[in-house]
Amino acid sequence: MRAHELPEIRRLPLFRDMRHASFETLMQGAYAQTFPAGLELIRQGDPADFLHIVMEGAVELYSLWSDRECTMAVVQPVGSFILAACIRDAPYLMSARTLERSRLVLLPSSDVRAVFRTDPEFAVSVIGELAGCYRAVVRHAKGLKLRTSRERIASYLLRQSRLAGEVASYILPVEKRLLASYLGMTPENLSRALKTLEADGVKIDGTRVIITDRARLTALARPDQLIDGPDPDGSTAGVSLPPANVAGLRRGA
Amino acid sequence: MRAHELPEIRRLPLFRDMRHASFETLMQGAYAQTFPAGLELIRQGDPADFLHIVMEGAVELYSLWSDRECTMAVVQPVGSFILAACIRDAPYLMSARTLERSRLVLLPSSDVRAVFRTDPEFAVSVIGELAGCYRAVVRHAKGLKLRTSRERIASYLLRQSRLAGEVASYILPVEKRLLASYLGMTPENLSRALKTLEADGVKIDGTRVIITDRARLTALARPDQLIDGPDPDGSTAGVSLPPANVAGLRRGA
DNA sequence: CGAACCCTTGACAGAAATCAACTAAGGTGG
DNA sequence: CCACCTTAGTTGATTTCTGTCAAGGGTTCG
Repeated sequence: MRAHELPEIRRLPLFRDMRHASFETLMQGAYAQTFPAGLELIRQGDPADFLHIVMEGAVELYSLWSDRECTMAVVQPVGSFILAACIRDAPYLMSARTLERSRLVLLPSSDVRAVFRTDPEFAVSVIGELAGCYRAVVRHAKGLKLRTSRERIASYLLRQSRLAGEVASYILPVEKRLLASYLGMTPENLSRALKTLEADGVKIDGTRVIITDRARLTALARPDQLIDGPDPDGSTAGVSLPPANVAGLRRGA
Repeated sequence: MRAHELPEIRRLPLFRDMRHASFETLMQGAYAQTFPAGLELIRQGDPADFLHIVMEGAVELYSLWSDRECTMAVVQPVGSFILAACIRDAPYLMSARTLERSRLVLLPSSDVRAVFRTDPEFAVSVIGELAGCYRAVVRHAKGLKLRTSRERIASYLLRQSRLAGEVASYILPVEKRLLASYLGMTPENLSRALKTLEADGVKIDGTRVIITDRARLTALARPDQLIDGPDPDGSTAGVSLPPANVAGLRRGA
């Protein structure tokens, strides 16, 4: 574990308010490691041995069923994931893999469970974090059930613009195939839909998004606080696609 | 509040382990009320003033967006709902309405928040409950993204059979239109799909489900612990479609 | 330089939403 | 008690959307 990492973890909403002694205890069992890109970190169905924290890089949470696969979320620094499985001491519902070279901190689940039983402040933080995760997945499910593909794409593109500060142009933070899977469609479908969206106020040039008519795009997407967020919480715990990413320049140019 | 209701609430996993004094405090601010069928209990977007507990009847959680609507879950006795919004003191992400005449207990959100800060045992229960809710929604989302309509229907029918004790025949616990919405399709689509499923080992006669070839139906549904549950938790907190329902005889005959 | 891999495009088949009409069952009010 | 009305459910015809299969261009990385 590196010197600067402990304070970073400590600043996470999940760990910010806990007692000093509890934090020490948790970190005693922690270990950090750097993984190459494309590595499977956890496999759905396995017992939840560790709470994972992404310090650098990016991790994809995805699910498998019967030779099909879909992306559920992308976790970026500094965020944790699979807290729920750790707490329930239950099998992971999702798999996780690194999207790029990534540095993770792993906390034994048993330590996490032990600590929130003795540190009420930590328990409260865990409650807040879980409630936030829950609400994020509910939003995702709402989007899937209430919106058409084009509407989901339009909403996503607008949300990314908002997260970058209402910019008119930005770089997609993830590969299109991953985005397609996250939005619940095939890459081919996304590709075609993006093309037809040029008539609705947004142009895509490679990985660059250019909003040409925000009003028109907004009319199509009809963004909704209760689907697109925010819950201006704090932590992002394996929840939605990329937060922050201020300049819109994480990948590509 | 009726005499027998307090012990029933106390038996819920969410309240089972808390201190006596805390329980008393919570129940002091509680009030119970019976509502007619079809009444809107809460509207998405409203501030989360109360934690709701279903004592009798059934409550549908649904979402609205842009003149579309979809069912997210059905809560049956004895279960709670919208815990997450209460805890975050955030707007409800879902609306709720009674499906039949229902008796509810309402706990002021502020009381809930206050109590879990002072009663570590209650905090731990809340953590468990939220983690369970989170996992349930993740399962639901996985089903929507990984399975086709027919597979979702087949899985649902099999799961209901399992919940009723591997029976070969049972009565659908909810209206078909609601089921269609829950499974992410139109009523027409469900109706047609059910017809074609007769070739795959299940026959529907009105509200009665008859599994004629379990092996065949199972081959189609490919049930998966990581989608269809269980998390043999305890509480069901507004999470999936009906639990229990032992004889499969809640509605109809 | 070659091998993957991502992305795109085209052609096609299958699935699902929509619109409309019709039936049946349940509840209401005369 | 019956006529009526409302609503769930079904079925059909049609259109739209989506997934699948296949091929080709471009890029990255070893």
